[in-house]
Amino acid sequence: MATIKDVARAAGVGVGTASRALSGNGSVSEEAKAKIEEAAKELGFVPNQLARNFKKQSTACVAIIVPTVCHPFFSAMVLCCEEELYRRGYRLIVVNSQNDQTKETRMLEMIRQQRVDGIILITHYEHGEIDPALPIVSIDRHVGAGFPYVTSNNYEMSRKAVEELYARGAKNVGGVFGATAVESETGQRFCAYSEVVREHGEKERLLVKNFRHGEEMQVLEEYFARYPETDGLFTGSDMLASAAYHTAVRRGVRVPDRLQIIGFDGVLDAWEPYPKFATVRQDVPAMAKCAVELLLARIRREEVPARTEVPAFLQEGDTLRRR
Amino acid sequence: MATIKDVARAAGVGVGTASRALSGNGSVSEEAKAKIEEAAKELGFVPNQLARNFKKQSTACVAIIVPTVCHPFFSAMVLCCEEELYRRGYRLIVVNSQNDQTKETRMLEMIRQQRVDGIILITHYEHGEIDPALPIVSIDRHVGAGFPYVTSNNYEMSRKAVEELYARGAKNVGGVFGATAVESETGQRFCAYSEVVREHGEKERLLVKNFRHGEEMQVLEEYFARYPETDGLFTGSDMLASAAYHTAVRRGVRVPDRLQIIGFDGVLDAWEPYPKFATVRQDVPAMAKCAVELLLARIRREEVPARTEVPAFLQEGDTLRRR
DNA sequence: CTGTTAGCGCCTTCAC
DNA sequence: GTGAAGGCGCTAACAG
Repeated sequence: MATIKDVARAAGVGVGTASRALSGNGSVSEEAKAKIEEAAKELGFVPNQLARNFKKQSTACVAIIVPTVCHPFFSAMVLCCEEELYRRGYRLIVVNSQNDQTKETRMLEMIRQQRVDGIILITHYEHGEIDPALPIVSIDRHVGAGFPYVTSNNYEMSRKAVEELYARGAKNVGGVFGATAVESETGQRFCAYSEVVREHGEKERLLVKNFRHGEEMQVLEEYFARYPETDGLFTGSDMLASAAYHTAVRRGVRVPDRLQIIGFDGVLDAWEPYPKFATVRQDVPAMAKCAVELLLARIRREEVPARTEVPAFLQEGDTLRRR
Repeated sequence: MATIKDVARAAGVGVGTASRALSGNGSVSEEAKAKIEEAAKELGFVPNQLARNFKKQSTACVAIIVPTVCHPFFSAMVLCCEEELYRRGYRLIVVNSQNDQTKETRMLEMIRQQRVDGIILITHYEHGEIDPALPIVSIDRHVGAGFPYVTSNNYEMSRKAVEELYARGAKNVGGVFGATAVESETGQRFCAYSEVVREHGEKERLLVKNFRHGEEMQVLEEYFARYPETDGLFTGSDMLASAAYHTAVRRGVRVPDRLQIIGFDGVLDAWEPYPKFATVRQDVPAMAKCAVELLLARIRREEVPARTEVPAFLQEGDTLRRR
């Protein structure tokens, strides 16, 4: 494997000149540059990135920690983050933490070991004190004071979703949501639900449960066992909405005639969009872009806003009746 | 940031001893070891992984290239590969190639730049000559001579699936499959379909189409427009099976009464398993384990078998009639 | 078992 | 604009 020394020797110049020519830092005469590039091509020279990383003390790698990449929302986020990072010369390391809680903590070590330049964190777990100087941004979660995060206008859109159910004639409106151990903006979703129900003077039908991805059907069986009269349901995710739909079908409840559903996330389109779910659609590409930009700014040690809100919007679908 | 020199000085030993004690290579007296560990803790010493990578010329990172991580099969594969690699001290870099064909080629460069130690390739694209010495393994695809790959017993199980449809009373059996530009073991699926149909002396109803993930519904609309009489359908993926189910429902065709479906992959369980699809279930965790082991063996420059087959099995579900 | 030393490949001064 | 030299932090080879 040819090194820059070999190139320099072959081109009859010093290593410094070769380095400047090849990396583009500093100026080199056209003549020398041509000779060097010629020699480099000749020798099949490929700059050793490991040496560069070492020298620069940077890997141009960022890690994203998700509960599991096998999930519509998380996989969409991973896809978008990867594309945003790739565009900026960074690579993305994926870490699935759902099956191994110790992993998250061990991955935080990765920053200190310089194996990644920063971390995008989408976690369920509680962490002890994390050094707020570390380049970490999170999505929807409050990891701790000093860590910037990106989120949607959860509260506002959740209110709108519940109001929409009432406006379309639902009387017995319920809500099903996931709970997280860590303080999360997603909690706004059921807060908004409760408030709107109270404002309407109606009975609250609420299930907030800490479940693992994949257990959505059980959660909805539990919900419907408790509140079978539900004719309007707002769920904290599309997976829950889908589970609600299938549970309803199984129970012989017609959607949307006898049950209307609005989900959250709006990421199922890429999968099998049937039925087309009404949902609060988050702008995953925009959220990913924000998260990446914030993180790279943090890596450059710039100040960034603590909270960035990306607007979501209500997307109609076949699980709502005509107005 | 403390270096190993600082630790050595603080512990009153030489750097070599400190290095051996901290990395565990070579033997050190208990006494010295204790002092060194003490000093390291005291100084908050964290070994600089970048320096290690540089020295060892290895990153302990592997890349996986998939069309998109937003897909049940690929995300399952990414999850399993990540877990297998993590267990062995490796990290996984994810690259989505569907939206940028040049990416794959540029990622192959990553190996030469030493930014990753090896690559797991699940591609649709054709590549020129790739140096067969590079540590690359692929899944289902023939990247080129000399590259080992992992696959299921596609042919055998596809035959079984089609036979099953006939055995359960289907008369007009069709098949819908994705096509890839590159030679792929998945092609066995429709070869098997054709053969079994021919052996039964029946008419072939076959659609093999090169589509992007997300376009499954259109593909099935096209299929049913052409072969509306179908009462048994074997599809090359669960996404296609799901699209078939929904297309049938939309057309008022009852499943499984008037149409039976068997899919392929068996990865929807983690998503929303409704209806429970009959499918040829691939053993994704085992395939991932094989791929990782093969790749790490290649990285160690060991000889590995060119082809590794992991058995799949037929999983019954609600899209088949009782026997 | 231990301390010293010589690089790994690149970049960045620093004189020229 | 250029070449020589030093050093990033660590490991491995060597001599003690």
